[in-house]
Amino acid sequence: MARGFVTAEEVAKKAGVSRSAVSRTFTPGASVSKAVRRKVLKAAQELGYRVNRLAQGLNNERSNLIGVVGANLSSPFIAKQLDLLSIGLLRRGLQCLLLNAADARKDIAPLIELLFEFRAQAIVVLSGEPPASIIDECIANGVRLILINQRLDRTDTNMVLSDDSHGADLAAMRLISAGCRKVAVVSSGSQTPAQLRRATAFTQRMNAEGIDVIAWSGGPTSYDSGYQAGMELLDDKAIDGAFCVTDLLALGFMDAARLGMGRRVPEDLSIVGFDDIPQAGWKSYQLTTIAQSFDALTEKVLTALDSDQPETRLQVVPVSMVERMTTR
Amino acid sequence: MARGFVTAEEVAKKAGVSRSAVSRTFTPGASVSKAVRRKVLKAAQELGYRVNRLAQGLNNERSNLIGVVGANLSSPFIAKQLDLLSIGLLRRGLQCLLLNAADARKDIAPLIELLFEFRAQAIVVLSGEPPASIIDECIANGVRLILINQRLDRTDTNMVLSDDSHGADLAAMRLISAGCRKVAVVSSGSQTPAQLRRATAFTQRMNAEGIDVIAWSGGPTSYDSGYQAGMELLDDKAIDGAFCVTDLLALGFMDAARLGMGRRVPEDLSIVGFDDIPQAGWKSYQLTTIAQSFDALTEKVLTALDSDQPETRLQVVPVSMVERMTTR
DNA sequence: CGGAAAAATGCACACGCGATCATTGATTTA
DNA sequence: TAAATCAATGATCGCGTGTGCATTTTTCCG
Repeated sequence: MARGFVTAEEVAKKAGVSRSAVSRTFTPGASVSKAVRRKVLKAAQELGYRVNRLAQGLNNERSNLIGVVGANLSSPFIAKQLDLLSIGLLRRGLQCLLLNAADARKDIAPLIELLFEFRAQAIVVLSGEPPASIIDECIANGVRLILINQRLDRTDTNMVLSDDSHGADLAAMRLISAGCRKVAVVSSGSQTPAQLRRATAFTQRMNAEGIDVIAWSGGPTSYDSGYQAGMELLDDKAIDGAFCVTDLLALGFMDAARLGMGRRVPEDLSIVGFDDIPQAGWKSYQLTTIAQSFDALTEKVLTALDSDQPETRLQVVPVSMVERMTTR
Repeated sequence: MARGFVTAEEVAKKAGVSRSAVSRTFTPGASVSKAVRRKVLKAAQELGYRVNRLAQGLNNERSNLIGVVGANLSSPFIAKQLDLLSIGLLRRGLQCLLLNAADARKDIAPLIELLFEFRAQAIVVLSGEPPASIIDECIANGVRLILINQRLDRTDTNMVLSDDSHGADLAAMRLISAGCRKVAVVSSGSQTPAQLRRATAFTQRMNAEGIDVIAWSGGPTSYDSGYQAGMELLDDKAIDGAFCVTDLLALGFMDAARLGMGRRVPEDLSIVGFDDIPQAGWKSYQLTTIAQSFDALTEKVLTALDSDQPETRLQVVPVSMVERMTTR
């Protein structure tokens, strides 16, 4: 048993045929006789032969590799997205090359360069905005680029995003119908475009209704940041409603309200989140929130990967309100 | 601007040198004059040249690809592991080929076959037990295999696992010191080896102390399963302590106890979990639990990848008790 | 049975790169 | 100055595979 992998050459020798026959045996639609095919398969089986997909992709110009770039992989929202995406890719016979952008929070350019070197067919960006130069390079090299929850002012990139402004609108309406008079909007310090859209849309709507909005932002997008926001906002100000642009923030905020500051939810304070992560439905929270459809998002991403000539560059996935127990 | 990627040949032509010079420019330690290097880099820059790492790995016999196989990627525990692992791999210049085993829950063999085809240097299995035949094939082909939280009776595989039995011991001791007389052990229906070890070690210890243990198991490893366990166990039986082999189960169980069945925690009922996922520390839960060190686990995995001749095949990472508010 | 069409098969090339080898030119040493 | 050492360079080969092309074998039909 030689070190390393078995090559088609060795299989051919063992089966007593040419190397071409081996190649054809493993190429669907190629012309091989039953007899040869059987011999080849037998030899391959015994030797433990496996096609080298690197060499295959070399002249195919199809690596079957899809680059996935994202940070915060352990946050429920991103994790769920990655979970669904990786399943979908596998089903389509595509491989998922995962790059964690944790180290390069703001500058994901070098990561995408790396994906170029691996000749990724397409690149999906879960978070972090790629510089314009990178986008240009993707187009020049024929690499499809798909951005999730990122709205750029370009027509040459695929973007799949939830309807943030409508979601924020729904949240605003709900807080108004709950009778809130003094509300806060909470976002993280890392102002991602999605968070910004939600916050501004919410504020605009509230202002249009003649209600002032106190904005708070700080820290990473985490439970702790939400908790901190709650402790600070509820300390002196008489807030009776809050829209947290992320469920993770909302849950922290809620705990600060109930356990830290002794407020009753929803009697004293109504809270609305965004995302509908699994934890939002847990019995201790029962958070009213704006649900993104993870399945729909993933579906759009996958179809954008599939279609050779995507008609629609910008795909907006509708959101819906999930009414639970944190709004009066 | 031609379709597809730029090759070293084109760069050489543009720079007016041989292709060898281009190759050498991008090969550390090769012998190139400053002048040529400058010319090549300039041409490469203008053309947007990038080394093709597929072709590179073809004669290198080093693909730099590490296969990662796992299911339940959106569960907090696995997600955290994947997060740390992908960061560590990237830092070492290794690529992470992610395969979601959700579809092939029990049979991950075809996934590993796929990784063979991509000539993965090593394979990390986050969950799911690979068949013995696959392990043999890994060894035959020189592919390192690393199993996390999986103890197999083989000396030719790398295994990194938390000290489950000691953790279960700690849990048992704590429940005893809390004065529990009638305890339950809760695990999921998908009896993973790690869960089994925890449950049996716990039961043994309790029995040794003369305390009976009611075992419950069912459903996937999720919050909902824990909730269901709580509702069923607390309905008629007078349980005053519970060890849930996973934090996710523990949190569901806790909500069932407090909100579903009106028990006070820890006054009426003490609960201990396992893993120390982020949610366990949230203010609404404050779960006492056995902490696995994610960092230590990942560190061991990465060193197992690095070392060319790993001395230790079986690495056990110590666990520790995190005392919060759910034990009297 | 004979000829034509179809299927099967082997050869050789291409994919993009690293590495080896021989050659050339520059630099140092005796 | 001549000889010797060394850095730099280009041509060539090999990595493992798919595929076009020419050739051989089989099948089909009259």
